[in-house]
Amino acid sequence: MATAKTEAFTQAEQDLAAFAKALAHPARIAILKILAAQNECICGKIVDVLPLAQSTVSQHLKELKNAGLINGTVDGPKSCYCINWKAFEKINGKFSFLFSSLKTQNEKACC
Amino acid sequence: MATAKTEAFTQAEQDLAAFAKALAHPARIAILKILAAQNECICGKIVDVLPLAQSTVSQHLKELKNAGLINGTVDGPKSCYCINWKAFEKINGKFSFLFSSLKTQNEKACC
DNA sequence: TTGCATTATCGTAATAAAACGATAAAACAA
DNA sequence: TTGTTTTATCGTTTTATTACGATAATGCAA
Repeated sequence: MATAKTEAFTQAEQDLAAFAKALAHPARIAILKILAAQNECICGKIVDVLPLAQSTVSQHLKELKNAGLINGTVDGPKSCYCINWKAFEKINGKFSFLFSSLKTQNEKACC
Repeated sequence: MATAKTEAFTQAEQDLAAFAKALAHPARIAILKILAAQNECICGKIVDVLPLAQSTVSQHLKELKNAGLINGTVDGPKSCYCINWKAFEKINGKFSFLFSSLKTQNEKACC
């Protein structure tokens, strides 16, 4: 089978993996940077900056939204996106926790 | 086409995406935890803990190794793995930098 | 040498992801 | 009303990922 055996792992492991998956494409990281570089929501203009088709960008935005990393609202014929800071902080905390928990071990490089 | 247009993005974005991809599966996060929880390299025993076939675990280990997150050496009939702390730190730093650079913006939630 | 234990690799199958074009929907302008 | 702009969705194709069993390779034990 090809379906990931997610059910066999802890919820924390699944959450981290899902978050990592949302970041696992340079286009989505670029989108987050673009959104963060603005003080306000961005309505349009995202497609113009990226070297991807409009439908592809829309797809990436949808994935970021599904992962909870960004918010999106409809503003007339346009759509506005901005970073969901609250969710981002929460999930960033989990990440930092993983790193720190890994790091607290003695860093013996034995191979 | 289905190939990711990685060449269209910055090296930093690609690096982060590649790192995120390595973490984008609960099994690989679980493996990192297992490795970090030990003081020494782990020779064997990884397969026993995970609910996956031996070949699948070997595949995940290979991906972590390719991403530079772990080291692996052959020890007789067994293989020994441990976390590559140096690479991990470096890449973790990049991640933290992304987070902090995102966070330095004012966190206006406008949508 | 022969067998055993361990791990990597190969082959294969099923699902997911990435990308695009075409089309639909929605709100505004003329 | 009709057209324009903007974005989402659908359908499709290509590639990547996940998973497993089977097999190969490796070094040790008997």
